[in-house]
Amino acid sequence: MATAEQAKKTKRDQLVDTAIRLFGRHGFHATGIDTILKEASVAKMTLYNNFASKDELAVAAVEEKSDRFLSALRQWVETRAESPRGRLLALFDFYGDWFSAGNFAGCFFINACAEFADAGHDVHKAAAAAKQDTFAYIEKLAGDAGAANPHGLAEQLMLLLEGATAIAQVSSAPIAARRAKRAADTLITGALA
Amino acid sequence: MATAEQAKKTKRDQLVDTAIRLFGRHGFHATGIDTILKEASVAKMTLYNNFASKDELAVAAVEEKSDRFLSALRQWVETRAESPRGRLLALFDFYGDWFSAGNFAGCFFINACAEFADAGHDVHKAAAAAKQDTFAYIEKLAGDAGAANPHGLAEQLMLLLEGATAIAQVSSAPIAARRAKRAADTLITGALA
DNA sequence: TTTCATATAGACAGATCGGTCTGTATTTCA
DNA sequence: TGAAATACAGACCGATCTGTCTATATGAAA
Repeated sequence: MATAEQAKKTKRDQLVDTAIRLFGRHGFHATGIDTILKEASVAKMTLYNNFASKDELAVAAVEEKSDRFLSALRQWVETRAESPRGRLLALFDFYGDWFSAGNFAGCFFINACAEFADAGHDVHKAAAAAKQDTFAYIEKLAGDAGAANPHGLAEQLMLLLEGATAIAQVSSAPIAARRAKRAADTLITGALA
Repeated sequence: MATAEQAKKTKRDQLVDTAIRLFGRHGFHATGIDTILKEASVAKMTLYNNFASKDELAVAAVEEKSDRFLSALRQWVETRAESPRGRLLALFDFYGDWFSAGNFAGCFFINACAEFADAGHDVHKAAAAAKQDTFAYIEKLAGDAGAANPHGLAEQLMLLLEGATAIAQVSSAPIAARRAKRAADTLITGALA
């Protein structure tokens, strides 16, 4: 057991953990297999015993990241806000917190689709599925809040959240989350009227 | 002169044209120098006589793309709408048209920032400058429309435009532009009240 | 203790990368 | 026409890429 944080984790887990971190920080094509192996303290053959290729590791990283992101989002929202409307607004606080983290480098899933532009590529599809999961959660919150059209409200809030993420990434402006939250407040009011 | 479309274009222009196309479609790291040279019908030494490195070509591509994008956006908006409010809404039609083009692969500038995550990198900075130019134009339109706070309204509209771009890219959903336009209508009404 | 799956380090292959260099051909313009 | 700048094709360099292979070591279960 090399380090405490690797306790109880399989080699596969170590690879996916490291892949999420490095792919997220530097991109997919810019991150070589050897770098991942070194940082994960895993031998090359162990990687290829668990995954058929680098791309397959990338798919696993996207899927795992999706689970973690949604899980963190739910936990944040459901522990910080009680009212349905408050929970919709809490989404934006979660994003603001994320943007302000030192290692923020844009949305993992958007970036994945940028590097794997072909919509038929497995990585792209996994990223699209991740977005769909987030959308479904927001739609549920919108329904809880009593929106006449939960789907439509969720779409509008997604637009703001995605836009804030892009602006925060390009312009190093975490404040985008607050601006989005204000716009969301207006839209939510309209949708619940 | 090899082809008609290359008429009057310098070798440098041909390189930048091709770089915009290939970087935009496949990404920066996934596009090799040799591919660009082949498609541009330019020799390797000619590239390195015009640019110090591949990164410098990428910067030039981002800058040129920025000029073209903003120019196309202005032309669209100013020929399709007369009223200031109509022009703000026409922004979303331009984006919708762009999303529906066969070669849409997300925002060139967002993608550039994804691959060059370091905010201090020249490519990242050029992409951020491009976004700033677009923002300034929207802010001007917002002012023309009589918004009490043109900066604030422009920020809200940018959030929607960026969000629509991200959603269109990930989910292959050009319809996102229409959803964004509806949300924009609500926000514009609020901002002009 | 023997066995068997798993993990190790690292050499290796074949391809591709960005970038340099040479020598020749073409274009431009005085 | 002649000189200077520009562009050419493509060999070449060292580095890096993904992926394969070998041979050894470890650890758990029988």
